Amino acid sequence: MTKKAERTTAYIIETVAPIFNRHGYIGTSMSDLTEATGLTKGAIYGNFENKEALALSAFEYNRNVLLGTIDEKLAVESGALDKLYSLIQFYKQYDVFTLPMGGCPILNVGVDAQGNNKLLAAAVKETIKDIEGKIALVLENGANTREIHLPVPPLQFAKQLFTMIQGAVAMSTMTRDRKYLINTLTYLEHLVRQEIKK
Amino acid sequence: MTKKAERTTAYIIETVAPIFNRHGYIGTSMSDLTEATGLTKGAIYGNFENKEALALSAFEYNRNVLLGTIDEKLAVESGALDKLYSLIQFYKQYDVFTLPMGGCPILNVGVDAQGNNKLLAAAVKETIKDIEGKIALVLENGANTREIHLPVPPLQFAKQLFTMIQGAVAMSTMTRDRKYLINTLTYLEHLVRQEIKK
DNA sequence: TTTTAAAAATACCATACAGTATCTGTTTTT
DNA sequence: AAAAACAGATACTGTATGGTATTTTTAAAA
Repeated sequence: MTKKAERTTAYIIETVAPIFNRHGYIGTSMSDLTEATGLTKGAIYGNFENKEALALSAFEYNRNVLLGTIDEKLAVESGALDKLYSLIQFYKQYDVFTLPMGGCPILNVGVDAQGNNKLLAAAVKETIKDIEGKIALVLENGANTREIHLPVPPLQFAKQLFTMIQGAVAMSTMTRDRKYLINTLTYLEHLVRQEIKK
Repeated sequence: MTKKAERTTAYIIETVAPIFNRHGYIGTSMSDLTEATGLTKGAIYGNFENKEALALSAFEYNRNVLLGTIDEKLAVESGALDKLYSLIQFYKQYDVFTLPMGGCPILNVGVDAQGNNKLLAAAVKETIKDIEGKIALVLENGANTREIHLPVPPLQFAKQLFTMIQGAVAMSTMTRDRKYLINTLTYLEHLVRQEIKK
């Protein structure tokens, strides 16, 4: 059985992650966290060095959930095009996916941390690179097997695609209107088909 | 000549706007503002009811600068296509345009306020509607004069376009890499030409 | 079951926070 | 130039902040 402290650490991270994601680093107070966890500051500070370390762990937790799911979507059998469609399909419902984590961790932390926390900002930057890399890999494999044809290098295409996806995420977040997700990703479906097909 | 108080009010807003935009509503403290303005709290609270009212005025100031510039770009002579190109050209340099105001006010305030301030969040939502409306109007006029041909209703096309633009803004903000702006808007240029041309 | 080690609660620290009542200095108006 | 009105500075309020030293409780090892 796992040690008590390990379970507490995990419990704190899981409980705290959506709060940090919703209200930002400065917008989240330690008393918000003691209230949500039912633990005292002593318990939290026994498991994390300080607020910043906790916020970083919280972001990493959300990021891992996201990256894991993206891996899943890109791991579907069959070719590169189907993998992309699978990803696009996932992002059409991205709002319901991110609801329990308090919104898109990339957008929320990426924008919030920009002006307030270098560490978190760097972690987001890294995560973006990761996702772009995952998409680029699919594209590269598809190009190598001659399944698809790319008008630009794989990484550049991946960046363009992810930029548009993230635009839909941003707009639907700010307006609280999921139509931005649905319309944009439906359009991306047809765009990908058109741009990429041999 | 304008009254002293009016000039002070304007001075406070101008000075404070980029700070709120950079650090967010909660991330900005009143002492940040007294320090930046060289004024005391007495002076600031004499001109604004409270922190929230000041933050709202600050956002409205940035928003007006942005909307004014967009109007300018869309007011160029000649047809709808040229107006769109003018707007796209503007967004290619959006990072230097927004530098003095501390980043994109729509993205920054839109994301920050989502979890922290209903008033600001609503103001951003309204601003997005405004911009989409301005773009849609250009498209509609271009369609009426048969200069361009739209595959979808004007407002929908405007929303799609602005979503992609805002995606580039978000990505370049989070990664601090202006290539996202340049590449995406260059791509949008060719996309608009292709999708819209008769 | 007792001992020991670790986890969590308590009570506290100094500082920073938004906001305000009051006083002083400066503009306007007469 | 004097009076009235107003803008701004000062000094303060109570509360909330992140963080910590110490005690109490709980879980693991003997």
